[in-house]
Amino acid sequence: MKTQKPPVISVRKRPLQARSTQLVADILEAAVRVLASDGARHFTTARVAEKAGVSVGSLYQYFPNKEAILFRLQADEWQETRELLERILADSTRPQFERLRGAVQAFFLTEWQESEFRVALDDATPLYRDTPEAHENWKACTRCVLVFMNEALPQAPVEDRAFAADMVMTVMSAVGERISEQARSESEVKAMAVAIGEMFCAYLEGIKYRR
Amino acid sequence: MKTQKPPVISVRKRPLQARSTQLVADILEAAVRVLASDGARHFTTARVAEKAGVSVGSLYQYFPNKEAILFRLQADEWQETRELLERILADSTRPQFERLRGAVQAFFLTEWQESEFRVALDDATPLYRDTPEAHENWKACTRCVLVFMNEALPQAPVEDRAFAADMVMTVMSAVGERISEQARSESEVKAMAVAIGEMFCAYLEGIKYRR
Amino acid sequence: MKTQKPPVISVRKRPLQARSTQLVADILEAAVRVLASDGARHFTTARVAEKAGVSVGSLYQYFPNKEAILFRLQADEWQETRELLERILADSTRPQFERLRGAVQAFFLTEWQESEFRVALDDATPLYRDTPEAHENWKACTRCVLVFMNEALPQAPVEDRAFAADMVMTVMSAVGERISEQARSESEVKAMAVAIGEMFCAYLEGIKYRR
Amino acid sequence: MKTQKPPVISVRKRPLQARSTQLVADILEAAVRVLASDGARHFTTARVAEKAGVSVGSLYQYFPNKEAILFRLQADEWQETRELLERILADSTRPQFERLRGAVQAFFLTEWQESEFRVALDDATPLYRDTPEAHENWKACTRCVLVFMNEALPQAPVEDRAFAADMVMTVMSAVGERISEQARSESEVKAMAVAIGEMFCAYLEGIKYRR
DNA sequence: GATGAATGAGCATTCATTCAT
DNA sequence: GATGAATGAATGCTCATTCAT
Repeated sequence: MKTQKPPVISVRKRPLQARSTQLVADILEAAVRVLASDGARHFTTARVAEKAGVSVGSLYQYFPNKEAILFRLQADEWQETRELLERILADSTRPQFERLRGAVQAFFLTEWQESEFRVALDDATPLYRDTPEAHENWKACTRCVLVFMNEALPQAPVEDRAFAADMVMTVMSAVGERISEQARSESEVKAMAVAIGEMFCAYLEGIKYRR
Repeated sequence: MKTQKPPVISVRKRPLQARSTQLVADILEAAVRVLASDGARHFTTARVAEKAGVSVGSLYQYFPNKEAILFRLQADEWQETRELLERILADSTRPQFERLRGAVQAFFLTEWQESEFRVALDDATPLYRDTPEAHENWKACTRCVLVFMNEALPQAPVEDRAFAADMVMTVMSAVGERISEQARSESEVKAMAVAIGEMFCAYLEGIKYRR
Repeated sequence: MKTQKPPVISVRKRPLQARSTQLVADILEAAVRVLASDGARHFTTARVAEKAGVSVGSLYQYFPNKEAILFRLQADEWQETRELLERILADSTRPQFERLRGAVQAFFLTEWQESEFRVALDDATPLYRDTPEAHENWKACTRCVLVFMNEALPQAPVEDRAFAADMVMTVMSAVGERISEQARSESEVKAMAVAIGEMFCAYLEGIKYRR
Repeated sequence: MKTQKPPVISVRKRPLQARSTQLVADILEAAVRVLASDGARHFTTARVAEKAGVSVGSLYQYFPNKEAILFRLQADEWQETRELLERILADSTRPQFERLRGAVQAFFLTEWQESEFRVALDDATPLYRDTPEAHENWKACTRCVLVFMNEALPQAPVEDRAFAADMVMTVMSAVGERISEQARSESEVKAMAVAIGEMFCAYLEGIKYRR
């Protein structure tokens, strides 16, 4: 909202793929901009509509309420996160643990790049927390990690793998969020990613042969 | 993402040490109650004043604005966290790594016990983030951990120790926050604490003799 | 003030006589349903159009504005009331006063049966009151009653007959409306009808031979 | 709202007796004016506040919501009606039936005098209908009439007296409301009152000795 | 110092109506 | 003719903060 460091973010070019209408795309785009520039506190439907060059009425034609916009934004984030995790964790051309380290790195980096927006979105969490869809999104990501665990720790008990997936997701997303809140330098973020990647690997190594 | 709810937040008996006046103490006490029971969204000066048995006017005599109350609450939390870390990490009667594991456990447990209040306080973050005092508090905690690192990793390069302290604080507080948001069961929280404690130790072991 | 609720409003099968187009009929039908189920407050052109399976645009092709729909509904009510009164009051096979009593009974009963819809329509009165057509409809009903008075009180002064007709219509419709608002039981409504019928007859008896 | 005839009403000097604060009085006063001049449709808290020379905030300090203002106005009306009925119906210096006739006359007259305001208030009924207090008010008035019935029809069965009281109140208030809706002349209103008074008396005469 | 009444900008949401396609 | 997307004024209500008493 103030201070905070803002390196890459800009207009968040995010694909906005085949959105049914340009209007929805415009609204989401505007929402991102409002969030990043005005902060969660001043994220109002009026501002979004105005920045989108749309009337409030139109906005409400596509989103049942303010929260829905935020949730959609968040859902898109999770979607991207899931894709990122999938892409990296399932890449069988790389050694398993390297993939995990890479995933953490990549995740932290995107968090850091979009920090302004991410922070604002996190600030808005109270507005959409605990929706069933939110749980779904979280679980989808966790499932991704679980698939990786199944491959990486084939001999570990199934509960251990589930726990590891949950723990990795929790730590990664919590720290990622924290990192976008603090105005850190890129190298700091990288170092943090490396450290956390190492910790994950050490942890997995430890349970690899547990039974 | 969720499992159970912690047992009630018990009005947070916190000592409220030698506050300059009883009035301030009452206000903070009331603020905690309002936050825990009504949530960040309904945290209004009027409610706090009423619950404290004070007039709004008086409230504004001691706090320049609403944010100030929240910040003070947050500062108290950091203060307690610092004390907790100090108490545990400096306890020379226990092996070093066990202390670290214990600190994580203890920290997560208090987060979990007070989750209602902590979540609400976190939700209010946008209202007081980035004050210089907040930075101060964070640094004080980190210093604590750094003292521990100096003792535990006497041979490691000074930057490694600093980084380790920062990383531990970041991960611990970020995950602690996340845990209170997710309404997990006590045993889940414990398991998470154990895992993270182990990861920290593994990490420190890894840099212990680095030069 | 209340007792029971009438049994459901049965979608008001009303003939919808030779309406110029089926479309208008559909709209009115839908309007009745919306009014009965959603109440005057939620009676919106959008809902009516949707329930009618028509676009808003089409709706506006046939009705200049929302009030027009309501007025048309109201006009239909008056039309039915007029028919009912005519049918009963002009039925020369029954004794005159019995006809009057019967008319009150029948009128109250239909009010009561359709109370959900009638109440909503009354609630919407502010939206269409005082149109000249409304006056016309009222007068048509009163004329009906006047015809009856002319037959029943042939010797009474013409002004007395006019006044009696006006009074009977006023009391009957006012009390009928009130009854549908109060959600009374069928037997209460019947008793009220009997009493009011008796009062009318007593009154007419009193002016029968006045000059 | 438009048309309608506006004879006496004006600013409704209504006592506004020992209202705890002038502010509440001002708001109610303004509410009456807004209602009479703008109609129920345009009765908004903003307008009332403005006309009262008060901020919306203050208005909401004294009334929890818009409906509460209307309800208060209505309650005052009922209160006055009750007083009027009590005053007249319990006046043992006059013959019983004359009292009843007088009550109807007086009631209709006040309705007629305040018709602009009464109509608007009735239009607002949907906003406060069916509150328990509203029932209370109705019952208080009915009790008044019942007391009269007990005195006037000591030999009639108790249920007959109860029914008579209910019927009289229903008819009187329903017709009174209708009368204020229609823009009638004073003499018409008077004639209507006379006729209805006569009908009531005839009815009571009829059940006086029933058993 | 203490009080709490007063302020009024700010916000989410609805809905009658229009008009380009 | 039919459609339904777009409009934007209007509304009820909240709440941080001030200031006269």
